[in-house]
Amino acid sequence: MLAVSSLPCTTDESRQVEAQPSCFMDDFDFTIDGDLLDDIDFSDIFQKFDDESLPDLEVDPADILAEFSVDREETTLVDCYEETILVTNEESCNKANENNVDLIDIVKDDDVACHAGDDKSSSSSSGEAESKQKSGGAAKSSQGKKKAKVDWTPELHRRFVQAVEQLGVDKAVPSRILELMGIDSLTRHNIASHLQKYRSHRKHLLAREAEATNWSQRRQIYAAAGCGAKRVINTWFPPTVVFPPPPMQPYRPLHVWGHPSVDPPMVPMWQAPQSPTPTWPPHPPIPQAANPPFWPHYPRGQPHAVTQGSPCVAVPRFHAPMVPSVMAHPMYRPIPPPASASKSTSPQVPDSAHPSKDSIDAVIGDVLDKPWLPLPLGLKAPSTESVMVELQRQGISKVPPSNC
DNA sequence: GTCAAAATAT
DNA sequence: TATATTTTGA
Repeated sequence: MLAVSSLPCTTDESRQVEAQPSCFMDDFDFTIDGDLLDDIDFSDIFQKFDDESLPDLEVDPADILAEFSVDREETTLVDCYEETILVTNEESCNKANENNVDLIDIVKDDDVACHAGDDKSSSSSSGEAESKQKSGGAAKSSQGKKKAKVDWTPELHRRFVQAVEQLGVDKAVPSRILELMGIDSLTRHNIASHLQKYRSHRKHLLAREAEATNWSQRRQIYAAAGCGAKRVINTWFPPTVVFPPPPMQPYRPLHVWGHPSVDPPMVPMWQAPQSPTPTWPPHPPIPQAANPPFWPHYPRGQPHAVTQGSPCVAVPRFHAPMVPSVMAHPMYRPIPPPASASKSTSPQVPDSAHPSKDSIDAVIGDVLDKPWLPLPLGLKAPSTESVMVELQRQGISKVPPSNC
């Protein structure tokens, strides 16, 4: 059962129409049993942004390169530590440099970093790493320590993606990727591992894209239905019958493998993503907004108008399963017989009482105005045509309520 | 080559 | 402690 908060009943005439429908809460049955709750597609809750606000999901190599082009030419062995090279010993450091791999971070357990000129030495070079592994030492060094960990820097990952794309995602195999990347210090296992993760993320991403596309299509259906509608903003009060909002968590743009730049600050989901597109890897801890707004239409820090105490209660949104209830609502009255048929006996009903396309569009327009609400129910909204047909079939007219 | 558990890092 | 990333071994 969903909680329903009360709604202030304004006396402002200009808002009377807005508030009136909300005074008929009792006419609606909001009982929601477990089954219905089970039907709720909560994933929709997190897709309350439209496609315009979705981040660009494509990897743009130019962006990636731009991000790492700065000062790269100036990078030398000497400053390899400060830039991206963190190797376990001088030899590795040199090896990396020979391979033009000022991209790879190889960090040993003890986090001993290589500085050019350091006297630190080690028993193995990164180039020998793989052969050592094959020779039974497996992942461990002669001292029994684990193999140096490869830190997949953005540039390294860029090369990886480049190789994968060159081969084709489906045909890319570790050995071939390794060849194309041309980085001796990486092992086939390193590549395989990264490839595994890459594919996993990619799969996840594609699934989310599909969801986003699905949502976008549903929005378009809405838009098509409400096309040409004369928008009557706030014809109805925003509902207070809402699902518990997700944790106050700002929208985090999709993490997309292949994007090297850092994560942008958290942005509210109704804002366009910042440029450049959010990316991976690597990503620093995500700063949590102190008190990010969730409902865009209600300014943060101010009481949510529709949740304040009042004798009136809010009406839910107008969506498909609501149609029967809406039809039963007293605000709808049967359309009287045509004047020609009942001219002499029936009381005249003003034309405005008849269902007009505008009135119905206004309802749908309202849906469009607050797209984040109806779909979490996992319900489908009626098309303008279907509403029209249904209203006309039932001979129902929309009439403003008489009181509040 | 792929997958999943383990180990490790954040 | 939880989650993400990487290593490891089947």
